[in-house]
Amino acid sequence: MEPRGGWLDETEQRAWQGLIGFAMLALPELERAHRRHGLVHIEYGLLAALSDRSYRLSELAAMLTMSQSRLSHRMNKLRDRGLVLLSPSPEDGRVTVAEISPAGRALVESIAPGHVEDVRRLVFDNLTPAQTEALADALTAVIGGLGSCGPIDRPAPDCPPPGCP
Amino acid sequence: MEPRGGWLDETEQRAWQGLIGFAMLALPELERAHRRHGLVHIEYGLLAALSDRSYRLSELAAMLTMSQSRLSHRMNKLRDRGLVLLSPSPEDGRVTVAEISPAGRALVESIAPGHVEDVRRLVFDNLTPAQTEALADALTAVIGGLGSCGPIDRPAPDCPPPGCP
DNA sequence: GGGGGAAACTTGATGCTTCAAGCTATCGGA
DNA sequence: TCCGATAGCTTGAAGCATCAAGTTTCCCCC
Repeated sequence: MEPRGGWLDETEQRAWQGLIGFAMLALPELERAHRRHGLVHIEYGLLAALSDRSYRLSELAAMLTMSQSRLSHRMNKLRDRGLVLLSPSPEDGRVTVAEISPAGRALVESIAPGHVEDVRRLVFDNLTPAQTEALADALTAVIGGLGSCGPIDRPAPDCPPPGCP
Repeated sequence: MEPRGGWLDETEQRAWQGLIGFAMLALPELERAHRRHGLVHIEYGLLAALSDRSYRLSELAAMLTMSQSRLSHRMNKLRDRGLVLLSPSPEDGRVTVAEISPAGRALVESIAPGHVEDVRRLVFDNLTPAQTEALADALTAVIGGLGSCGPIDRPAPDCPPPGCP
C-alpha cells in the first residue's frame, strides 16, 4: 500500500469524482429549481431556518456556514422583497434579529414539498437504504474532521494550513 | 415505512446535511487554496485535463460538466495568461483545439502535490478505507442516476422535470 | 446546389460571491 | 472615566457563473 502522500488510489479517486460530480450536477440543478421561484439556494436555506424561529444574524451565518458579508447581502434582498424582517436587538445594540414574514413563510411552505421531491429524485432515489446510511456515516466523519476549518469569516486557527509549503 | 413523498427520514437528512456541508466547507477551502496560485478550481481541472493531452473545447466542457459559455470565458482568461493555446481545427472550422502551454504545464505540476494533500486532509484523512469505498459506491450510484440530467448547456430531455407542477 | 437546421463556440448583461475596509456598539482594564 | 480591543454587521469593488442571444461553419436532404 502506498505509504501516504502520493496520488489518490483508485477508490479515493472514485469517491472524489463522485463528490465533485455531485457539486457540478446535482447542486446546479437544485439551484435552477429554486431560481424558478425567485430564490437562490442559500435563500431557501435561510427562510427554512427562519420558519422555525427567529435568529440573530450571526447565528444564521454560523448555522448555514456562510460569511457575514454574504448573509448581509442576501438578507437585504430578502428584506427588500418583504420575505424577512430585520430588527435591532434591544439587549445588544450590535446585533440584529431576523424574523420571517408571513409572505416569506407562505413562500417557503409552498416551495418545500417540491424541494424535497427534487432532493429525492436527484440523490436518494438512486440509493439503497444501506447506501444512504453509509453515505451519511462517511460524510458525517468528513464534516466532523472539517469542523474546525471554518470557511466562514474567521477560520479557526487550529485548522492545519493548506498544503502549500 | 413512509409511502414516499414525505420529508426525508433521519438518515437521509444526515446524508443530505453531509453533502451540503461538504459543498459549503470543503469546496470553498479548496477554492481558496487554488486562488492563492491565481487559479479558480475549475481552471485547475482544465489544466490538469490538458496536461494529459489536447482536447476540443466541447470535449472539455463535457468532461468537466461545464457549459460552453463558462468554458469559453475561462479559456480566454487562461489564454490571456499564456497558460493554454487555442487553435482552430484544420479539419472542422467550427471546433477549436486547446493545448496546454509550457507555462501552464509548469504551473499545474507545481500545484498538483499540494492539491492532493489538501484533498486528503479535507476528506480522506477522516475516513477509513471501508468508509471511502462506501462513499465511492454511493456517489457513483448517485452520479449514475443523474447522468442524463446534464446541468450542462443542453439538458437531456429524458431528465424528469423538476418537482414544480 | 442551395437552403434549412444543427453543431461549436462567442459575446454581453445580470446577479451572486468574495474580499478588504469600514462603522458602531460593547466590554475590559488602567 | 476613558481608551483600546473586539464583536456584529455593512458597504463597495472585483471577479466568476449564468442566461440569452448571436456568429460561423458544417451537414444533409430536397
